[in-house]
Amino acid sequence: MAKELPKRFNYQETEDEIYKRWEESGYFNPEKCVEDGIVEKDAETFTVVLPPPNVTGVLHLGHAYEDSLQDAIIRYQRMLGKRALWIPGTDSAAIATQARVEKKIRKEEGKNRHDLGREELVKRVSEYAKNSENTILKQIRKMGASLDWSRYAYTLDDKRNLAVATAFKRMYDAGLIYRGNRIVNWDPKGQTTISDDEVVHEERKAKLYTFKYSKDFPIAISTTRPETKVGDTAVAVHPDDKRYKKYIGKEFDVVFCDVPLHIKVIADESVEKDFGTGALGVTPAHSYIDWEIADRHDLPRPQVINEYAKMMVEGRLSGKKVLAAREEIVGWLKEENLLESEEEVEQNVSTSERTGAIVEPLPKLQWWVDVDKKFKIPHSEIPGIESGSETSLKEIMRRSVESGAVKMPQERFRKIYSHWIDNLRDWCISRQIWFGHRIPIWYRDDEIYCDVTPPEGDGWHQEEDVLDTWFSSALWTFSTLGWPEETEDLKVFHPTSFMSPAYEILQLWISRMILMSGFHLGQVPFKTVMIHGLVRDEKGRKFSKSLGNGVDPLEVIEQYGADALRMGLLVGSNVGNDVKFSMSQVKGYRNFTTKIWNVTRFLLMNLKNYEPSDKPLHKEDQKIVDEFKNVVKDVTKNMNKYRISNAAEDLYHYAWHTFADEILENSKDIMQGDDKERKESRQHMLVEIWADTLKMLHPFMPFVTEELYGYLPLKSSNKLLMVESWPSQ
RNA sequence: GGGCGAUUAGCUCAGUUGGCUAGAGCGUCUCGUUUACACCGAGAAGGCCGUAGGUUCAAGUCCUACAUCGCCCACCA
Repeated sequence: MAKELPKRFNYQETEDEIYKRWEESGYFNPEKCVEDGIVEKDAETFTVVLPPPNVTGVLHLGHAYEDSLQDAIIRYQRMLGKRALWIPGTDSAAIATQARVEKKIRKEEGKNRHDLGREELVKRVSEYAKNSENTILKQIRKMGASLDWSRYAYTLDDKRNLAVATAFKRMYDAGLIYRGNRIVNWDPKGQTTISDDEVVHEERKAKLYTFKYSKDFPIAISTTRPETKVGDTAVAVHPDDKRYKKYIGKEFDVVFCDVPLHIKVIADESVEKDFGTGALGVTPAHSYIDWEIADRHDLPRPQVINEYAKMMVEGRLSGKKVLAAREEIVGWLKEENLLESEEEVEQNVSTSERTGAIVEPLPKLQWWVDVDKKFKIPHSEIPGIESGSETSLKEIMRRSVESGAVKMPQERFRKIYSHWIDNLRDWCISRQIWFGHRIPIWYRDDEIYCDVTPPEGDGWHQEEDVLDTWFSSALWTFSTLGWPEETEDLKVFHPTSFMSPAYEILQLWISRMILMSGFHLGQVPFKTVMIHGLVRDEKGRKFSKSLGNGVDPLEVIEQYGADALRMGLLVGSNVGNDVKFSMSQVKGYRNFTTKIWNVTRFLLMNLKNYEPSDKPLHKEDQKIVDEFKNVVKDVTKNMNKYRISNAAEDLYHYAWHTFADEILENSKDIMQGDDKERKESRQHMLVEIWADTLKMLHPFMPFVTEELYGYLPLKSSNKLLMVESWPSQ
């Protein structure tokens, strides 16, 4: 018996209530689905982990897009009858979160982190994180995301802490984590090391100065950073360079701007004869390349710039900031008549992604992950890497993708990935902040101890540094499933099925998940990676505060409903390309929401005396069903290939312009006619097709379809649409 | 410096292994208040598929150059 539908879908009032219904059903958890007989006990699994948003974050369109995309896929897979699991979680985002709280404390209390001390600061940051955690979680629910909240994980909760410490220890024991004094990217503003991937290059104009250290030094060198030259210990030339051959091996004592230097002339293949004077002043402590040259020639490596980007030398440069020192030196060079030329050049300056500060290369004692070191892998499911064979982390990263164990259907991202692997260097994992996973290393005199728990006995002190936030993120596919315990979840749901990150974090995150999963489990972390693009505004610009073009997804939901927002984000561009977001599109899909609402309303009005039956259809109706099966086929095919946009568009077109505009219109006569049998067949056909259409629309527009589905007079069940079966082809 | 992508209707984009008389949504225009829907319906206009070559029976689709825009990687000091 058909119920009367309200005139319009009131999404503001209904969406939250529908979400609650889903959540209370327990069907976001595949185990509950099995328990209730909705899914077979040994059905195939389909697992996705949510890229964890920062706890302190607020939902933005990027999240909204990611949530829509993954939810569409997970809902589809659930309807296919798989044990579909989507795991929610949040990330502590060490540097970002601490920086935010420090700023707040500075502003409100005028204190810095040292005034508070480690314990107090960590407490305050944790509290702050805890408070804002709920905001983002509520907002994710607003999108309709069908996440299994019973498995919620946070990078700093107990289980994840254990996972991180265990991962560190096992890699340390395997010799893949080491402590080493090397050049790092130092952020003088954030007072911490940052990884290569957190450095952004900015093109700026700079001056290239060419000069000699002193009057009696025979060779001129060029540099854009004269202030580092007080740290020079050598001048390198190409071994074949005729101009300088006679000086190779000679050593000179000079006084450069009050600083005595001992310079050795060396020959090194890495020097370009044609650049500048063909001679390179070697500053081992403040240049990555020079550090490597120093390795080859066993040069001393005096540090002349400190953590605050100030000079560490005596004399007129003493205590000066880098830029001031540069001016001072240039002035001195001019006075002494040593400056041969000054040239404007375009130069890439390394800056910190987080703080914007100019990165200072400094030698520091840091913790590293060795990506090249060979180790014996006890168990491996990665094609091309045998259990018990010798391999390296880099090899794991390469083989996982090249073998197709991790599928990256988008060729261009595969290229970017392998190119990146080729150039990969050791990964610096220590950070000089306080909020995060503290490195599980303890020191006592000359002893070093590594374990998940502190050592027995007195006199030990723990390493001060915390781990790069990506270290814990890299464990995410299996730490969320209970690793290092050998849980049932881990056996059943890992490797995960699908991951859809933004292309921005391909290197930062995807490759490192592959690394960690490969090392600790001998598995790939996921079987398919679909990289997605960025959400941009109508003009193709990034959303940013300074442009004032921000769009708050929650306001869009308030105005047009979550279903319309999801469609607006998913339709119109293929996964992998940037999404241009436009309100008029969202508005269009809100109209579509109303359309399918009214289609259902009209149907119900014409089903007054309808009873579901098994009678064969009139042949004209059967023909319409057959045509519909083609749509099912197309949509299913597109879904399977992750062509979400095409699938949604096909459905949009069918529902509106075929079903509503043609089929329904043409049914009016039959409905009002006297041929009872004809009418029954028509009603039957309409209900069946419309039910299936709602099913297929459900992954895209879960709220309105769920609501409408409950009104349809169907023969079989009245369970939630969310767990109905995908239409058969 | 190296690599990658984009370029199709006014706008945003589809076009899957070459078969296209090139599509959709939005926008525009004309007509229509038929009891599902004006958050609607019927219809229309609008494209040398960036440029130039090439391969092919056939090219928006493959190849080669070029142009414009965009992205990524890279410490030529």
